[in-house]
Amino acid sequence: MISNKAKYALKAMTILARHHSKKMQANAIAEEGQIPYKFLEAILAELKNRGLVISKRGAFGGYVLGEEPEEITAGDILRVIDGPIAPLRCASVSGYQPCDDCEGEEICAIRNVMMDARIALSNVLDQKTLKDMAKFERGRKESIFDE
Amino acid sequence: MISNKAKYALKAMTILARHHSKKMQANAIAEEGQIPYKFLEAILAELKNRGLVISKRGAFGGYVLGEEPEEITAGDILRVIDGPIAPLRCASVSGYQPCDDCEGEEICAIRNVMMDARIALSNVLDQKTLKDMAKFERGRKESIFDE
DNA sequence: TTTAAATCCTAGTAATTCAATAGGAAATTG
DNA sequence: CAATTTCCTATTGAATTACTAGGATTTAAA
Ligand code: FES
Ligand code: FES
Repeated sequence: MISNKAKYALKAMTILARHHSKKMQANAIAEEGQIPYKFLEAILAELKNRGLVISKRGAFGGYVLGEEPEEITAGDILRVIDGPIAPLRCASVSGYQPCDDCEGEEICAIRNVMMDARIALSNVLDQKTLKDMAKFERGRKESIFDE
Repeated sequence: MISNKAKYALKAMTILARHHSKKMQANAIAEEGQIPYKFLEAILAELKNRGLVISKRGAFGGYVLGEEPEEITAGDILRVIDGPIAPLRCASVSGYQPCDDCEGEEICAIRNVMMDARIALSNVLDQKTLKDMAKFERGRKESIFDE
């Protein structure tokens, strides 16, 4: 289970991807994504610190993607907000940490399963780019503005 | 990320699977798996309620697997302890719940990604049985008792 | 029939994480 | 300067996590 925060982050990023060229304000993102404004601000701050978005302050400021939509994956975003995607730290690449209750992790059956799980999971999450996700939701864009 | 509790549950179940025929006491499981005794008791209670283990009370009591090791999967155990394995409830089969902040989930890009993630994940977790896991750790059994 | 050894049951607790909110400082544009 | 918008600090309430305590209940052996 990912956190609400991570879900909002994914949502915000796909919204930014849909509005690709244009800079958007937190305000507008919050409304379009049904995300609590202040919470979104905190999320955008984290994404900014990791370079996934670029911000401009002051009047007529806003946010733009930090990289091309085809270069940012769901995995990138999830790792920034929720940390490692592996089900266990001992099976993680980005957040590896040994299990102190398992001696001999090379031979640990649980770790073995979780390594497979991590691989399967990251094969999906590191393949799906914002471009893919923005495309998926196209055709819905109108219905948002219709009502 | 799965909880420590879930990890302990997986550990306890693989230990039971290794000792297949024989009944084991919580005591012995706790020691072999380096699991806090009282915590393990609570875990075994949950597993028992779902039929994954069978218990016998009183002196010389203990626990046995509730089904054959090839019939119990890592996914079964994880669902009992940590709930649904899908990254989002809206992408879950066992624990489905709609997202109230996304209208039109058929067309939601985030849900789409998480459905793929859930499928990839459950393909691994629902395939790995306790038999597989016990086999993986065989050959290590001796080294535990050697030192 | 007592007693020792187990599981079972109810509760509680300390620490952490989650999901936000509040309030104002700093920057930018017109 | 004034309005707008991001940025920063900090706090809060609720939930979850990771356990622990203590005793009731059951069973089998002495
Ligand atoms: S080494 Fe991490 S679960 Fe065993
Ligand atoms: S429907 Fe669940 S994330 Fe959009």
